[in-house]
Amino acid sequence: MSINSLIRIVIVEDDKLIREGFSLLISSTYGYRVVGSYASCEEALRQLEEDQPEVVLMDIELPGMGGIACIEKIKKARPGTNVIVVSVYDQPGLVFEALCAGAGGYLTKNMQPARLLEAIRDIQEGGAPMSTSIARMVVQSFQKNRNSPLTARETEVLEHLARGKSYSSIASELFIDKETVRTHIKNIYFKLEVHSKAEAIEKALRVTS
Amino acid sequence: MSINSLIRIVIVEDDKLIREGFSLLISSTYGYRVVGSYASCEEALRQLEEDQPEVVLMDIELPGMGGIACIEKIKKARPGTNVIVVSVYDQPGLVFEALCAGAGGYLTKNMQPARLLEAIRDIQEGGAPMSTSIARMVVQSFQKNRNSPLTARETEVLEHLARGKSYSSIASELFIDKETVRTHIKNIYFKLEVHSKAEAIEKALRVTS
DNA sequence: GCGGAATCACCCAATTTGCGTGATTCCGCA
DNA sequence: TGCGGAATCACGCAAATTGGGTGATTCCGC
Repeated sequence: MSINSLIRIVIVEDDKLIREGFSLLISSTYGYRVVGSYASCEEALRQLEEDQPEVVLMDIELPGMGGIACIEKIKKARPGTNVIVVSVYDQPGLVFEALCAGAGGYLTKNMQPARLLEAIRDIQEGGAPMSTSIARMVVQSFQKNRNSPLTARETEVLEHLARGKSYSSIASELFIDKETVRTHIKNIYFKLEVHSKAEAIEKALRVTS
Repeated sequence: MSINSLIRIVIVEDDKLIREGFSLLISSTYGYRVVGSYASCEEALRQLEEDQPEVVLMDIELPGMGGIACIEKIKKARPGTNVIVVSVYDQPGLVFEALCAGAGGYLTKNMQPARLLEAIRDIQEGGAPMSTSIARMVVQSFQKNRNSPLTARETEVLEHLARGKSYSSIASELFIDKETVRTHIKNIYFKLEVHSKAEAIEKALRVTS
Protein backbone atom coordinates (compact mmCIF):
# COMPACT_ATOMS: atom_id res chain seq x y z
CA MET A 1 0.00 0.00 0.00
CA SER A 2 1.41 3.34 -0.89
CA ILE A 3 1.50 5.97 1.81
CA ASN A 4 -1.13 8.25 0.41
CA SER A 5 -3.61 5.59 -0.68
CA LEU A 6 -6.91 5.38 1.10
CA ILE A 7 -8.01 2.15 2.76
CA ARG A 8 -11.09 1.00 0.89
CA ILE A 9 -13.76 -0.24 3.26
CA VAL A 10 -17.07 -2.01 2.75
CA ILE A 11 -19.71 -2.26 5.45
CA VAL A 12 -22.24 -5.09 5.59
CA GLU A 13 -24.79 -4.47 8.31
CA ASP A 14 -28.55 -4.68 8.22
CA ASP A 15 -29.25 -2.10 10.90
CA LYS A 16 -29.43 1.19 9.06
CA LEU A 17 -28.54 3.28 12.08
CA ILE A 18 -25.40 1.33 12.88
CA ARG A 19 -24.43 1.13 9.22
CA GLU A 20 -24.63 4.86 8.77
CA GLY A 21 -22.96 5.48 12.09
CA PHE A 22 -19.96 3.37 11.10
CA SER A 23 -19.90 4.92 7.69
CA LEU A 24 -19.87 8.44 9.07
CA LEU A 25 -17.18 7.66 11.60
CA ILE A 26 -14.90 6.07 9.04
CA SER A 27 -15.47 8.50 6.22
CA SER A 28 -14.73 11.44 8.42
CA THR A 29 -11.32 10.03 9.26
CA TYR A 30 -8.37 10.81 7.09
CA GLY A 31 -7.00 7.79 5.24
CA TYR A 32 -10.17 5.75 5.27
CA ARG A 33 -12.82 5.57 2.61
CA VAL A 34 -16.14 3.73 2.65
CA VAL A 35 -16.62 2.42 -0.88
CA GLY A 36 -19.73 0.39 -0.19
CA SER A 37 -22.37 0.03 2.47
CA TYR A 38 -24.93 -2.77 2.27
CA ALA A 39 -27.75 -4.24 4.28
CA SER A 40 -27.29 -7.77 2.93
CA CYS A 41 -24.56 -10.18 1.93
CA GLU A 42 -26.08 -10.68 -1.48
CA GLU A 43 -25.78 -6.99 -2.35
CA ALA A 44 -22.27 -6.79 -0.99
CA LEU A 45 -21.13 -9.80 -3.00
CA ARG A 46 -22.68 -8.42 -6.18
CA GLN A 47 -20.68 -5.23 -5.80
CA LEU A 48 -17.52 -6.89 -4.51
CA GLU A 49 -15.48 -6.73 -7.71
CA GLU A 50 -16.45 -3.16 -8.32
CA ASP A 51 -15.84 -2.00 -4.76
CA GLN A 52 -12.46 -3.69 -4.44
CA PRO A 53 -12.40 -3.32 -0.67
CA GLU A 54 -9.30 -3.94 1.40
CA VAL A 55 -11.34 -4.36 4.55
CA VAL A 56 -14.91 -5.57 5.05
CA LEU A 57 -16.76 -4.87 8.28
CA MET A 58 -19.28 -7.63 8.56
CA ASP A 59 -22.27 -8.20 10.73
CA ILE A 60 -22.93 -11.88 11.35
CA GLU A 61 -26.63 -11.96 12.06
CA LEU A 62 -28.08 -11.01 8.72
CA PRO A 63 -31.29 -11.82 6.89
CA GLY A 64 -30.87 -14.05 3.87
CA MET A 65 -27.43 -15.48 3.53
CA GLY A 66 -25.71 -15.71 6.90
CA GLY A 67 -22.54 -13.77 7.56
CA ILE A 68 -20.41 -16.92 7.85
CA ALA A 69 -21.21 -18.05 4.32
CA CYS A 70 -20.61 -14.52 3.13
CA ILE A 71 -17.14 -14.43 4.64
CA GLU A 72 -16.29 -17.64 2.84
CA LYS A 73 -17.45 -16.25 -0.47
CA ILE A 74 -15.57 -13.02 -0.03
CA LYS A 75 -12.33 -14.79 0.87
CA LYS A 76 -12.78 -17.10 -2.08
CA ALA A 77 -13.40 -14.29 -4.54
CA ARG A 78 -10.77 -11.92 -3.14
CA PRO A 79 -8.44 -13.78 -0.77
CA GLY A 80 -6.50 -10.64 0.13
CA THR A 81 -9.54 -8.93 1.58
CA ASN A 82 -9.52 -8.63 5.35
CA VAL A 83 -12.82 -9.32 7.06
CA ILE A 84 -13.57 -8.00 10.52
CA VAL A 85 -16.68 -9.35 12.15
CA VAL A 86 -18.68 -6.87 14.18
CA SER A 87 -21.28 -8.78 16.12
CA VAL A 88 -23.47 -8.49 19.19
CA TYR A 89 -23.00 -12.20 19.76
CA ASP A 90 -20.02 -13.67 21.46
CA GLN A 91 -21.06 -17.31 21.43
CA PRO A 92 -18.04 -19.54 21.03
CA GLY A 93 -19.55 -21.47 18.16
CA LEU A 94 -20.15 -18.37 16.08
CA VAL A 95 -16.71 -16.99 16.79
CA PHE A 96 -14.91 -20.13 15.72
CA GLU A 97 -17.03 -20.53 12.65
CA ALA A 98 -16.27 -16.99 11.63
CA LEU A 99 -12.55 -17.37 12.16
CA CYS A 100 -12.49 -20.67 10.31
CA ALA A 101 -14.42 -19.09 7.48
CA GLY A 102 -11.65 -16.56 7.13
CA ALA A 103 -12.44 -13.65 9.38
CA GLY A 104 -9.29 -11.91 10.52
CA GLY A 105 -10.80 -10.07 13.46
CA TYR A 106 -13.82 -10.20 15.69
CA LEU A 107 -15.23 -7.27 17.60
CA THR A 108 -18.32 -7.04 19.75
CA LYS A 109 -20.64 -4.11 19.18
CA ASN A 110 -20.21 -2.72 22.65
CA MET A 111 -16.75 -1.44 21.77
CA GLN A 112 -15.62 2.14 21.73
CA PRO A 113 -16.19 3.58 18.24
CA ALA A 114 -12.54 4.59 18.03
CA ARG A 115 -11.64 0.92 18.41
CA LEU A 116 -13.11 0.37 14.98
CA LEU A 117 -10.56 2.60 13.27
CA GLU A 118 -7.79 1.05 15.31
CA ALA A 119 -9.00 -2.41 14.26
CA ILE A 120 -8.94 -1.51 10.59
CA ARG A 121 -5.40 -0.22 10.93
CA ASP A 122 -4.40 -3.31 12.91
CA ILE A 123 -5.68 -5.76 10.39
CA GLN A 124 -4.04 -3.93 7.52
CA GLU A 125 -0.75 -4.21 9.36
CA GLY A 126 -1.07 -7.94 9.76
CA GLY A 127 -2.64 -8.02 13.20
CA ALA A 128 -5.87 -9.59 14.33
CA PRO A 129 -8.10 -7.18 16.23
CA MET A 130 -10.31 -8.91 18.72
CA SER A 131 -12.36 -7.88 21.71
CA THR A 132 -10.58 -9.27 24.74
CA SER A 133 -13.58 -11.40 25.66
CA ILE A 134 -13.40 -12.98 22.22
CA ALA A 135 -9.67 -13.43 22.58
CA ARG A 136 -10.24 -15.28 25.80
CA MET A 137 -12.49 -17.76 24.04
CA VAL A 138 -9.93 -18.34 21.39
CA VAL A 139 -7.13 -18.72 23.89
CA GLN A 140 -9.15 -21.11 26.01
CA SER A 141 -9.63 -23.32 23.02
CA PHE A 142 -5.91 -23.99 23.19
CA GLN A 143 -5.75 -24.78 26.83
CA LYS A 144 -5.79 -28.39 27.61
CA ASN A 145 -8.08 -29.74 30.18
CA ARG A 146 -6.05 -28.99 33.26
CA ASN A 147 -8.37 -30.92 35.56
CA SER A 148 -8.23 -34.01 33.45
CA PRO A 149 -8.65 -37.31 35.21
CA LEU A 150 -5.96 -38.60 32.88
CA THR A 151 -2.30 -38.92 33.76
CA ALA A 152 0.36 -37.12 31.77
CA ARG A 153 1.22 -40.26 29.88
CA GLU A 154 -2.38 -41.02 29.11
CA THR A 155 -2.92 -37.51 27.82
CA GLU A 156 0.09 -37.93 25.61
CA VAL A 157 -1.29 -41.14 24.19
CA LEU A 158 -4.68 -39.54 23.66
CA GLU A 159 -3.10 -36.68 21.75
CA HIS A 160 -1.47 -39.09 19.38
CA LEU A 161 -4.73 -40.94 19.03
CA ALA A 162 -6.43 -37.68 18.11
CA ARG A 163 -3.93 -37.23 15.32
CA GLY A 164 -5.17 -40.39 13.71
CA LYS A 165 -2.22 -42.54 14.71
CA SER A 166 -2.61 -46.27 15.14
CA TYR A 167 -1.62 -48.08 18.30
CA SER A 168 1.53 -49.30 16.58
CA SER A 169 2.63 -45.84 15.49
CA ILE A 170 1.98 -44.39 18.89
CA ALA A 171 4.01 -47.16 20.44
CA SER A 172 7.02 -46.55 18.27
CA GLU A 173 6.81 -42.78 18.63
CA LEU A 174 6.71 -43.02 22.41
CA PHE A 175 9.32 -45.78 22.48
CA ILE A 176 7.04 -48.16 24.31
CA ASP A 177 5.41 -51.43 23.43
CA LYS A 178 2.15 -51.62 21.55
CA GLU A 179 0.70 -53.51 24.49
CA THR A 180 1.47 -50.62 26.78
CA VAL A 181 -0.34 -48.28 24.45
CA ARG A 182 -3.30 -50.61 24.55
CA THR A 183 -3.29 -50.57 28.32
CA HIS A 184 -3.14 -46.78 28.42
CA ILE A 185 -6.04 -46.57 26.02
CA LYS A 186 -8.07 -49.03 28.04
CA ASN A 187 -7.52 -46.83 31.08
CA ILE A 188 -8.39 -43.71 29.12
CA TYR A 189 -11.65 -45.24 27.95
CA PHE A 190 -12.45 -46.33 31.47
CA LYS A 191 -11.75 -42.92 32.99
CA LEU A 192 -13.59 -40.99 30.30
CA GLU A 193 -16.41 -43.52 30.28
CA VAL A 194 -16.21 -44.06 26.56
CA HIS A 195 -15.79 -47.08 24.36
CA SER A 196 -14.15 -45.88 21.19
CA LYS A 197 -11.53 -43.63 19.72
CA ALA A 198 -14.00 -41.13 18.36
CA GLU A 199 -15.81 -40.77 21.66
CA ALA A 200 -12.56 -40.30 23.53
CA ILE A 201 -11.36 -37.59 21.16
CA GLU A 202 -14.67 -35.82 21.27
CA LYS A 203 -14.76 -35.88 25.05
CA ALA A 204 -11.15 -34.76 25.32
CA LEU A 205 -11.77 -31.80 23.02
CA ARG A 206 -15.04 -30.89 24.61
CA VAL A 207 -13.86 -30.73 28.20
CA THR A 208 -11.51 -27.98 27.14
CA SER A 209 -14.15 -25.50 26.09
CA MET B 1 -12.42 -9.38 44.20
CA SER B 2 -13.58 -6.58 46.42
CA ILE B 3 -13.48 -3.09 45.01
CA ASN B 4 -10.73 -1.72 47.17
CA SER B 5 -8.43 -4.78 47.03
CA LEU B 6 -5.16 -4.46 45.24
CA ILE B 7 -4.32 -6.75 42.37
CA ARG B 8 -1.37 -8.85 43.52
CA ILE B 9 1.24 -9.19 40.81
CA VAL B 10 4.40 -11.28 40.45
CA ILE B 11 7.05 -10.57 37.85
CA VAL B 12 9.34 -13.28 36.49
CA GLU B 13 11.98 -11.77 34.24
CA ASP B 14 15.72 -12.32 34.17
CA ASP B 15 16.66 -8.90 32.81
CA LYS B 16 17.08 -6.71 35.85
CA LEU B 17 16.38 -3.50 34.00
CA ILE B 18 13.12 -4.68 32.51
CA ARG B 19 12.09 -6.30 35.76
CA GLU B 20 12.57 -3.14 37.74
CA GLY B 21 11.01 -1.06 35.02
CA PHE B 22 7.85 -3.12 35.07
CA SER B 23 7.86 -3.15 38.82
CA LEU B 24 8.14 0.60 39.06
CA LEU B 25 5.44 1.18 36.47
CA ILE B 26 3.00 -1.15 38.18
CA SER B 27 3.73 -0.18 41.76
CA SER B 28 3.25 3.46 41.01
CA THR B 29 -0.24 2.81 39.72
CA TYR B 30 -3.19 2.84 42.07
CA GLY B 31 -4.82 -0.55 42.50
CA TYR B 32 -1.83 -2.64 41.55
CA ARG B 33 0.76 -4.13 43.85
CA VAL B 34 3.92 -6.04 42.98
CA VAL B 35 4.23 -8.76 45.63
CA GLY B 36 7.18 -10.54 44.09
CA SER B 37 9.83 -9.96 41.48
CA TYR B 38 12.16 -12.79 40.45
CA ALA B 39 14.88 -13.52 37.94
CA SER B 40 14.10 -17.23 37.68
CA CYS B 41 11.16 -19.61 37.63
CA GLU B 42 12.58 -21.61 40.49
CA GLU B 43 12.56 -18.62 42.82
CA ALA B 44 9.11 -17.59 41.75
CA LEU B 45 7.70 -21.06 42.32
CA ARG B 46 9.29 -21.27 45.75
CA GLN B 47 7.56 -18.07 46.80
CA LEU B 48 4.31 -18.76 45.00
CA GLU B 49 2.23 -19.81 47.98
CA GLU B 50 3.47 -16.93 50.02
CA ASP B 51 3.03 -14.32 47.30
CA GLN B 52 -0.47 -15.44 46.36
CA PRO B 53 -0.42 -13.52 43.08
CA GLU B 54 -3.53 -12.95 41.01
CA VAL B 55 -1.48 -12.17 37.94
CA VAL B 56 1.99 -13.34 36.92
CA LEU B 57 3.94 -11.49 34.25
CA MET B 58 6.24 -14.06 32.79
CA ASP B 59 9.21 -13.92 30.52
CA ILE B 60 9.59 -17.04 28.39
CA GLU B 61 13.26 -17.11 27.65
CA LEU B 62 14.73 -17.78 31.07
CA PRO B 63 17.83 -19.52 32.32
CA GLY B 64 17.19 -22.78 34.15
CA MET B 65 13.62 -23.94 33.91
CA GLY B 66 11.94 -22.58 30.80
CA GLY B 67 8.95 -20.31 31.04
CA ILE B 68 6.59 -22.87 29.51
CA ALA B 69 7.24 -25.43 32.21
CA CYS B 70 6.91 -22.69 34.79
CA ILE B 71 3.48 -21.70 33.52
CA GLU B 72 2.35 -25.29 33.82
CA LYS B 73 3.55 -25.52 37.38
CA ILE B 74 1.94 -22.26 38.37
CA LYS B 75 -1.41 -23.23 36.87
CA LYS B 76 -1.20 -26.59 38.57
CA ALA B 77 -0.41 -25.12 41.97
CA ARG B 78 -2.81 -22.18 41.74
CA PRO B 79 -5.23 -22.66 38.85
CA GLY B 80 -6.88 -19.30 39.40
CA THR B 81 -3.70 -17.40 38.75
CA ASN B 82 -3.62 -15.55 35.45
CA VAL B 83 -0.37 -15.70 33.56
CA ILE B 84 0.55 -13.12 30.95
CA VAL B 85 3.57 -13.90 28.85
CA VAL B 86 5.80 -10.97 28.01
CA SER B 87 8.28 -12.08 25.40
CA VAL B 88 10.52 -10.71 22.70
CA TYR B 89 9.77 -13.79 20.64
CA ASP B 90 6.71 -14.15 18.53
CA GLN B 91 7.45 -17.54 17.02
CA PRO B 92 4.24 -19.47 16.49
CA GLY B 93 5.56 -22.55 18.26
CA LEU B 94 6.36 -20.68 21.43
CA VAL B 95 3.06 -18.86 21.43
CA PHE B 96 0.99 -21.99 21.11
CA GLU B 97 3.03 -23.82 23.69
CA ALA B 98 2.54 -20.97 26.13
CA LEU B 99 -1.20 -20.81 25.53
CA CYS B 100 -1.56 -24.56 25.83
CA ALA B 101 0.44 -24.48 29.04
CA GLY B 102 -2.14 -22.13 30.47
CA ALA B 103 -1.04 -18.59 29.63
CA GLY B 104 -4.04 -16.30 29.39
CA GLY B 105 -2.34 -13.53 27.48
CA TYR B 106 0.72 -12.95 25.34
CA LEU B 107 2.40 -9.61 24.81
CA THR B 108 5.54 -8.75 22.91
CA LYS B 109 8.07 -6.54 24.61
CA ASN B 110 7.81 -3.78 22.05
CA MET B 111 4.45 -2.72 23.45
CA GLN B 112 3.61 0.58 25.00
CA PRO B 113 4.23 0.38 28.76
CA ALA B 114 0.68 1.50 29.45
CA ARG B 115 -0.50 -1.59 27.58
CA LEU B 116 0.85 -3.65 30.44
CA LEU B 117 -1.54 -2.13 32.96
CA GLU B 118 -4.38 -2.46 30.52
CA ALA B 119 -3.48 -6.12 29.98
CA ILE B 120 -3.53 -6.85 33.70
CA ARG B 121 -6.94 -5.25 34.00
CA ASP B 122 -8.15 -7.13 30.91
CA ILE B 123 -7.14 -10.51 32.15
CA GLN B 124 -8.66 -9.93 35.56
CA GLU B 125 -11.93 -9.13 33.83
CA GLY B 126 -11.90 -12.38 31.89
CA GLY B 127 -10.29 -11.12 28.73
CA ALA B 128 -7.18 -12.33 26.96
CA PRO B 129 -4.74 -9.53 26.23
CA MET B 130 -2.62 -10.21 23.18
CA SER B 131 -0.47 -8.20 20.87
CA THR B 132 -2.32 -8.06 17.58
CA SER B 133 0.51 -9.83 15.80
CA ILE B 134 0.16 -12.69 18.24
CA ALA B 135 -3.58 -12.65 17.80
CA ARG B 136 -3.09 -13.01 14.09
CA MET B 137 -1.09 -16.18 14.59
CA VAL B 138 -3.74 -17.60 16.80
CA VAL B 139 -6.50 -16.67 14.41
CA GLN B 140 -4.67 -18.10 11.45
CA SER B 141 -4.43 -21.41 13.22
CA PHE B 142 -8.19 -21.63 12.83
CA GLN B 143 -8.36 -20.81 9.20
CA LYS B 144 -8.72 -23.75 6.99
CA ASN B 145 -6.67 -24.25 3.96
CA ARG B 146 -8.59 -22.10 1.54
CA ASN B 147 -6.59 -23.26 -1.46
CA SER B 148 -7.15 -26.89 -0.74
CA PRO B 149 -7.07 -29.25 -3.69
CA LEU B 150 -9.96 -31.03 -2.00
CA THR B 151 -13.59 -30.54 -2.87
CA ALA B 152 -16.07 -29.36 -0.25
CA ARG B 153 -17.35 -32.86 0.27
CA GLU B 154 -13.89 -34.30 0.58
CA THR B 155 -12.97 -31.67 3.14
CA GLU B 156 -16.06 -32.56 5.07
CA VAL B 157 -15.12 -36.22 5.07
CA LEU B 158 -11.58 -35.39 6.12
CA GLU B 159 -12.85 -33.34 9.03
CA HIS B 160 -14.83 -36.27 10.30
CA LEU B 161 -11.82 -38.49 9.83
CA ALA B 162 -9.77 -36.09 11.91
CA ARG B 163 -12.27 -36.48 14.71
CA GLY B 164 -11.47 -40.14 14.91
CA LYS B 165 -14.65 -41.32 13.22
CA SER B 166 -14.73 -44.60 11.38
CA TYR B 167 -15.82 -44.90 7.77
CA SER B 168 -19.17 -46.25 8.94
CA SER B 169 -19.84 -43.40 11.33
CA ILE B 170 -18.91 -40.84 8.74
CA ALA B 171 -21.21 -42.51 6.27
CA SER B 172 -24.20 -42.43 8.59
CA GLU B 173 -23.52 -38.88 9.73
CA LEU B 174 -23.34 -37.64 6.15
CA PHE B 175 -26.26 -39.80 5.06
CA ILE B 176 -24.22 -41.54 2.40
CA ASP B 177 -23.01 -45.07 1.90
CA LYS B 178 -19.85 -46.38 3.47
CA GLU B 179 -18.56 -47.11 -0.01
CA THR B 180 -18.93 -43.49 -0.96
CA VAL B 181 -16.92 -42.48 2.07
CA ARG B 182 -14.23 -44.91 0.98
CA THR B 183 -14.17 -43.41 -2.47
CA HIS B 184 -13.85 -39.91 -1.07
CA ILE B 185 -11.01 -41.01 1.15
CA LYS B 186 -9.24 -42.71 -1.71
CA ASN B 187 -9.45 -39.45 -3.64
CA ILE B 188 -8.26 -37.48 -0.64
CA TYR B 189 -5.24 -39.76 -0.26
CA PHE B 190 -4.48 -39.44 -3.95
CA LYS B 191 -4.73 -35.66 -3.96
CA LEU B 192 -2.73 -35.20 -0.78
CA GLU B 193 -0.26 -37.87 -1.83
CA VAL B 194 -0.62 -39.80 1.39
CA HIS B 195 -1.46 -43.38 2.22
CA SER B 196 -3.01 -43.34 5.64
CA LYS B 197 -5.39 -41.57 7.94
CA ALA B 198 -2.65 -40.13 10.13
CA GLU B 199 -0.73 -38.70 7.20
CA ALA B 200 -3.85 -37.12 5.76
CA ILE B 201 -4.77 -35.48 9.04
CA GLU B 202 -1.27 -34.22 9.55
CA LYS B 203 -1.09 -32.79 6.06
CA ALA B 204 -4.52 -31.21 6.35
CA LEU B 205 -3.60 -29.51 9.59
CA ARG B 206 -0.20 -28.47 8.44
CA VAL B 207 -1.24 -26.75 5.24
CA THR B 208 -3.23 -24.38 7.40
CA SER B 209 -0.31 -22.88 9.24
C1' DG C 1 -21.24 -33.28 -24.60
C1' DC C 2 -17.01 -33.41 -21.85
C1' DG C 3 -15.16 -33.53 -17.30
C1' DG C 4 -15.41 -33.02 -12.50
C1' DA C 5 -18.01 -34.11 -8.44
C1' DA C 6 -20.62 -37.19 -5.88
C1' DT C 7 -22.63 -41.38 -5.43
C1' DC C 8 -22.49 -46.65 -4.94
C1' DA C 9 -20.51 -51.73 -5.57
C1' DC C 10 -17.58 -55.83 -4.83
C1' DC C 11 -13.13 -58.24 -3.93
C1' DC C 12 -9.21 -59.10 -0.85
C1' DA C 13 -5.68 -59.27 2.70
C1' DA C 14 -3.59 -57.13 6.49
C1' DT C 15 -4.08 -54.42 10.30
C1' DT C 16 -6.49 -52.42 13.93
C1' DT C 17 -9.43 -52.27 17.66
C1' DG C 18 -11.84 -53.32 21.91
C1' DC C 19 -12.15 -56.37 25.77
C1' DG C 20 -10.68 -59.65 29.31
C1' DT C 21 -7.33 -61.05 32.45
C1' DG C 22 -3.29 -61.08 33.95
C1' DA C 23 1.93 -59.40 35.65
C1' DT C 24 6.04 -56.39 37.00
C1' DT C 25 8.54 -52.33 38.35
C1' DC C 26 8.99 -47.88 40.39
C1' DC C 27 7.86 -44.08 43.19
C1' DG C 28 5.66 -41.18 46.55
C1' DC C 29 3.26 -40.76 50.65
C1' DA C 30 1.40 -42.04 54.99
C1' DT D 1 7.32 -50.23 55.61
C1' DG D 2 3.62 -51.06 53.00
C1' DC D 3 -0.21 -49.30 50.02
C1' DG D 4 -1.71 -47.47 45.79
C1' DG D 5 -1.13 -45.11 41.54
C1' DA D 6 1.46 -44.89 37.35
C1' DA D 7 3.77 -47.03 33.75
C1' DT D 8 5.29 -50.90 31.65
C1' DC D 9 4.53 -55.48 29.11
C1' DA D 10 1.88 -60.15 27.69
C1' DC D 11 -1.52 -63.31 25.45
C1' DG D 12 -5.89 -64.62 23.37
C1' DC D 13 -9.88 -63.63 20.60
C1' DA D 14 -13.50 -61.92 17.57
C1' DA D 15 -15.16 -58.17 15.11
C1' DA D 16 -14.35 -54.16 12.71
C1' DT D 17 -11.56 -51.16 10.12
C1' DT D 18 -8.51 -49.96 6.61
C1' DG D 19 -6.10 -49.46 2.17
C1' DG D 20 -5.94 -50.83 -2.51
C1' DG D 21 -7.89 -52.28 -6.92
C1' DT D 22 -11.38 -51.80 -10.55
C1' DG D 23 -15.34 -50.77 -11.82
C1' DA D 24 -20.28 -47.94 -12.56
C1' DT D 25 -24.01 -44.17 -12.49
C1' DT D 26 -25.97 -39.64 -12.02
C1' DC D 27 -25.86 -34.72 -12.12
C1' DC D 28 -24.27 -30.25 -13.13
C1' DG D 29 -21.77 -26.54 -15.27
C1' DC D 30 -19.21 -24.73 -19.02
